[in-house]
Amino acid sequence: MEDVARLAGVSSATVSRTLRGLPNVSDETRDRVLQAAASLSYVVSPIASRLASGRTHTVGVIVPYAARWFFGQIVAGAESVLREHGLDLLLYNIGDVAARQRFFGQLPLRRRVDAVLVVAMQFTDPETADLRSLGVPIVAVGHDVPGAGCVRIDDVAAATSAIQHLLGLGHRRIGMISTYADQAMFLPVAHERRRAYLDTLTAAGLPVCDELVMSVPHGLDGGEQAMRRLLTLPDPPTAVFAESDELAFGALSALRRTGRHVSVIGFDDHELSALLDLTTVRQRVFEQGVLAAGMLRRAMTVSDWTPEELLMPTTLVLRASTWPVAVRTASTG
Amino acid sequence: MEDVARLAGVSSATVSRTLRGLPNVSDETRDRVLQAAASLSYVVSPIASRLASGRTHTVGVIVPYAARWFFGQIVAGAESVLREHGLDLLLYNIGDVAARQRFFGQLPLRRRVDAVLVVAMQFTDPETADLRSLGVPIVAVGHDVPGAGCVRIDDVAAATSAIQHLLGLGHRRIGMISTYADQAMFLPVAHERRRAYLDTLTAAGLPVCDELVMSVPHGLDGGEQAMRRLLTLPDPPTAVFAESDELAFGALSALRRTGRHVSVIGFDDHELSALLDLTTVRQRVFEQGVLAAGMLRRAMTVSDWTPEELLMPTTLVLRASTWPVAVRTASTG
DNA sequence: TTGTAAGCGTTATCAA
DNA sequence: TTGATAACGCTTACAA
Repeated sequence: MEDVARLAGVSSATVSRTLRGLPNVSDETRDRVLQAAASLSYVVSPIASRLASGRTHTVGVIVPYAARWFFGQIVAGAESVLREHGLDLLLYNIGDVAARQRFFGQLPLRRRVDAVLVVAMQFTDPETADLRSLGVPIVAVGHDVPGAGCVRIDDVAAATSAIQHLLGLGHRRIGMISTYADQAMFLPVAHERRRAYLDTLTAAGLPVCDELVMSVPHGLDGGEQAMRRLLTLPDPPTAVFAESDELAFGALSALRRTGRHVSVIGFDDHELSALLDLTTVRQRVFEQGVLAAGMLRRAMTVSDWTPEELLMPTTLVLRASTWPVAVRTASTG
Repeated sequence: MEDVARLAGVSSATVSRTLRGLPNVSDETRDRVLQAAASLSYVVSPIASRLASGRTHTVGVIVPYAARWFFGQIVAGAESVLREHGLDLLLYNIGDVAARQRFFGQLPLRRRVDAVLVVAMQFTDPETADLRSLGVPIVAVGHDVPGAGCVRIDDVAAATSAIQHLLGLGHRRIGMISTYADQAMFLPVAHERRRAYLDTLTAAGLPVCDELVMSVPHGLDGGEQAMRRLLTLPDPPTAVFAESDELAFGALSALRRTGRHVSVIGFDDHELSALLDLTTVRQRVFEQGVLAAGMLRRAMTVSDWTPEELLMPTTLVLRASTWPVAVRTASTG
């Protein structure tokens, strides 16, 4: 920067002002500086600039399972807008217990980010306090975090619509495939969707049968396992609600391999759901990442930002994996 | 840091030495410092430390399509090992032309990373020169970049084995679904696999028919489109090799919806391929991310590092989407 | 083993 | 509009 200043015949302060586009620089000086910088192919050191200004221009993004479709979409969506505004995105993948403990043990985000994005994770009170102690705005995707902004869908309403779809088709014995609620890594979304399942059945005057609710690890294998177990029941369900499309895929797989027929509805509208003809509840995931990043930007620039709440719509997408209860019952019974 | 030094009754230099685990600190002093730091819940400012030391402790990762399964796996794999060693990962998603131009126009990586990871992208000579000008080690995943380290599979051999599998089943009219070779964003992998397809057919004494090679955008829709077009040919193929499993999924979808029967083999062994019974060539993607990150670490620590080359094995995974040519020909013809 | 002090490359305050 | 100059919070010779 000294060199540029010398070449342009100004002080380094003026170079700094010019390069940051501050208003109080004369046009003539500006040109000279820009030319000098270009001819030396000079770029400011982001690190020095961060140290001096105290702003990191970085957002920390915390996800439980970076390799899963849902989180990939969120991160890609957020990255696109952050990058556009010259902000860095620092990814923390803390799904397994060890990583999570390390994360909260040393809190590597300290003095390192201007804002935090939390994706579909529920924290204990001490963990939340740790996060708060960073002193930067927080935005959550997929669920509420006290004191944080939030971009999400109405999980209860969405899951309810799924169950009501099944009820509308005449199903009375409805199972659910849910993820295992490891207490150290409790995904809030799982809780909400299961609650909607239970409440909606109860509201419809149906009994809640514990044996119809499967708790399995997330993913295809989990879904397959769950459906296989459901099929061994003396009185198996005629329809099943899966917490996510990936679980539903596994369920479909089990059905195909056993030749049985059970209606299945998923949740997300994964890119492969159309291919598998899976009825599901669609949410726009990439877009939630985009919106969350926008909110973060506001939080970082507006001085008196207060947490915003954005509710995204969901849609029931009807495909061939669900049908009226009578149909298959008649043909297979 | 001053505060910690005062509290521990030492100089800030000693605090620095202690906190970085340098050897030349007496045990007693070390304890005092650590205790002081803990009681003040002090952590070093990574930014200041980077400025002073000149090392960024950051790796830039450049991918074309962050939201795709393959790249998600690579990034997750790399993240896991980088994080473990306290290195930051800065993601650059430059798949669309605008993002790519912006990236090479301003080269935001300058003065910002200690190493670069490039995933399955081919660059023009000027672009390669830009990357080199960063003056940091480069590692590529999925293909060679001159002067860079490399973790990849043997695409030609793997694709050849796929074609040979089809030939072994008696297929003589074999199509290929390949991605559109946009010259601004040429994926090297596409080229290699197409070449293997052509060479293997030729070596088997078969004619190469241009109408059997489809170039489509990547993804389900592309695959579906391609297969539909192949099916409209006067003499359609009896088997098809898809450049990736996602393209193959689309092809399977087209077949299912049209009720036609064509053997399909994919490439990658995507997590959903088993579900769809897709015969494919398996490669371990997450692991390649892990290995590449390890190579990067070596490149950053060893002073006289020279580019390494790691070749990962692939496996032909036989499932139900491919069958001897006679079977369906007889039943449908 | 420990302390002193000079950087690292910016930004920001204050005068001019 | 511009220029000195003091932070920013560390690391690292060099000296002790």
